[in-house]
Amino acid sequence: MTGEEPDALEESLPELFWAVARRLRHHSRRTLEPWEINPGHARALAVLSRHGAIRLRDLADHLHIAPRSTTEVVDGLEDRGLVARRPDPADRRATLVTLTDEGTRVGRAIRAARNAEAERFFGHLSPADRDDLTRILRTLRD
Amino acid sequence: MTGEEPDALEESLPELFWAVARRLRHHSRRTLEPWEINPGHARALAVLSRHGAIRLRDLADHLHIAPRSTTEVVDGLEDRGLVARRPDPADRRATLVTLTDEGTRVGRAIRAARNAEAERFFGHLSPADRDDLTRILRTLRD
DNA sequence: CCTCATGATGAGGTAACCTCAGTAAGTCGT
DNA sequence: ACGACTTACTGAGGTTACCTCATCATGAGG
Repeated sequence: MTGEEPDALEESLPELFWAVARRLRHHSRRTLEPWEINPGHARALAVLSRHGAIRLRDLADHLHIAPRSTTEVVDGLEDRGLVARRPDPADRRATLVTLTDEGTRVGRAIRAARNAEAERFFGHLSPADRDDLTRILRTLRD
Repeated sequence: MTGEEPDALEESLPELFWAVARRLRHHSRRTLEPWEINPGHARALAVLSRHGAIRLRDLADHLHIAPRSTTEVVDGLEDRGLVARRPDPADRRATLVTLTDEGTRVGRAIRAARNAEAERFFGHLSPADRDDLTRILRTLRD
């Protein structure tokens, strides 16, 4: 009827977890809007910011996607002028992907926006809750 | 080189959160394997278990997907004999989707498996941590 | 009863993945 | 120093899970 019920009684931990994930993904998407960049491209940009020049193959491993799919992600970023390909001097089969100046700039801006977003999202928590959450999530991850 | 580094220093809350989400999704997928059912179908089945007969349109609202996409989800479940369509006696435009006996059975089995999975996943936490996590996630959701 | 809104679905599209095959290049054993 | 195997990237083409738009039947209000 209303189409607006909050799906009330979903209180199990997985359901709660996914509800939060949903909200967080929403925020993320909104944060990336100014750059008209999608989450996949943003992830690749983040890896490149951290690692600098990297082989396409290794980028694929970091992104947990197939090398063939990474080719496409890099194509997209190259079209936007955010990364460049150059041959790996150590292995002529391989391609090194590097950030352009523009890519570095955008990567930095996105990182800053993401930090601000995280602050907005998790900022409502008390410092103690944040610590607890961090500790608990770390337990669950390992 | 190794292709097996654990992406070490990603410790911000969003990154931690997504790392856990990733693991949880993996578990979920594995849990559903015995029924050869995908997450989308499982979600629909869960809504049907909770609500009983429901209009396709309302099912779409619960799943947060377009009505047209819901048609396809229902098609899939109908092919597997888990749901049936029948006309809504109150509105001849509408279709009511209901669980078949088999659908009810599978829905129950999946719910049980999901609970066991949640127990395995969150069971490592102390009761206090579980309570904290629940409380914190509830805060973040709202 | 005419107009407008709504429910389901056909037709067709898109994004983000995938596999498989092919080509070029590196590695290793003899 | 060469044949056999492996690896890095990419073209071709497929899949999944969504989407919009148009259509048709039905419902609801002036």
